[in-house]
Amino acid sequence: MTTLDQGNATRSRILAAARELFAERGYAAVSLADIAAAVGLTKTAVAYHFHPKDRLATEIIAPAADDLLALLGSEFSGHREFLRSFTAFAVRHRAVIRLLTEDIGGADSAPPGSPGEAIREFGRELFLRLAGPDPSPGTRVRAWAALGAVQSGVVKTTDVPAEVVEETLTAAAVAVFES
Amino acid sequence: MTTLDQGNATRSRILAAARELFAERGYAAVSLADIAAAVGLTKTAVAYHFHPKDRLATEIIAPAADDLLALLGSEFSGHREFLRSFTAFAVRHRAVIRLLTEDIGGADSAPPGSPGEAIREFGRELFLRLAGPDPSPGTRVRAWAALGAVQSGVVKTTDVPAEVVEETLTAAAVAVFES
DNA sequence: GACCGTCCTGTACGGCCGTACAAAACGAGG
DNA sequence: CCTCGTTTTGTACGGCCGTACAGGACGGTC
Repeated sequence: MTTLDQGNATRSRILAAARELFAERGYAAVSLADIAAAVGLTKTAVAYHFHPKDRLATEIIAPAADDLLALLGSEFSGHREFLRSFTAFAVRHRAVIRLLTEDIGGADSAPPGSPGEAIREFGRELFLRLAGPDPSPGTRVRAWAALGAVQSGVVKTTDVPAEVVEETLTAAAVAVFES
Repeated sequence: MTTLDQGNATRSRILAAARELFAERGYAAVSLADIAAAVGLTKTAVAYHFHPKDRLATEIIAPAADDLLALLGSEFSGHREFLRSFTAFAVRHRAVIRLLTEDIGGADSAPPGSPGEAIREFGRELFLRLAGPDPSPGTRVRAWAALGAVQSGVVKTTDVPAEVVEETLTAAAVAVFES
């Protein structure tokens, strides 16, 4: 194993540990020292690989973010198809869905260029896509409820097989929005 | 206005500002200085009234927590009645529901005696109450989805009249759990 | 064996947090 | 008037955060 491979290996270990910790506690609640302790390094070593800390979130989120952008860029024949795709997306990236939907964008002021800046509006865009323009109050409530149902269902059941979660949540989300 | 009344008045103003800021950004993301700035005081003045910071969360949450404990202590003839009561509770306390359901209990380690310590298990207890003992994977997913739907629907629509939210979300939650 | 880039450590710094404490306003009551 | 408790301020401290920087260990290259 070359030194370069070793570097990539620890990089992966750090990413895996960070992904897990972020999913548990949220982005801001996890320090570099926490991640370092989880992989048996010092926080300086973690900072060496991911500098600044934002880079960790960026790399962890990147695949899911691309997927979400593709989702938002697609056309759907109706809310059922949209919810089906969104649920599939949420299940596919359930390890990081929490970061995408609230954690990072949660704070009020994210520095420009940070991942939070790009992510901030994801939830809002999903809502607009689902609720449509000028939604009625009832539709607004149902849209947020549907999105929340998927997110909560996905985050809290990481030990349930993905197919079960996806199928169940798709039905649930549709049921909410059509209730 | 006596000095004591004045003290209580500023106390209330601090509580109101804190409630608002916590609902927006979450508990950990709001500092005493933020709250102080919102009410035109220094952080030391805020600390004088609420010492330690936990006391702020405790006082803000207390009414909702009592209500929730009553809910958890009640008997219900079925999941519909339970969800109806839970939704009513969530709407009634929608200004602080975010703190109750995730924010404070979200971190992994809360010091013993802190509000987080008491609140930590609220979400889990609600889940157990809804899903029942030994739930199937599908029931687990649906239970979490229903709770998430109510929470999300309540938090994101604070400008919608409470009756509309309550009625809509009750139907939505039931639809999720029966989907 | 000398050189070099990669990987990691140790130390240190500035910033923000919650908190402690002394002192200054300030109105109330003797 | 003068004291007293309440409220607010100013200042300072320790702790944890992310970060910067210098140096050491290690393997690959010539």
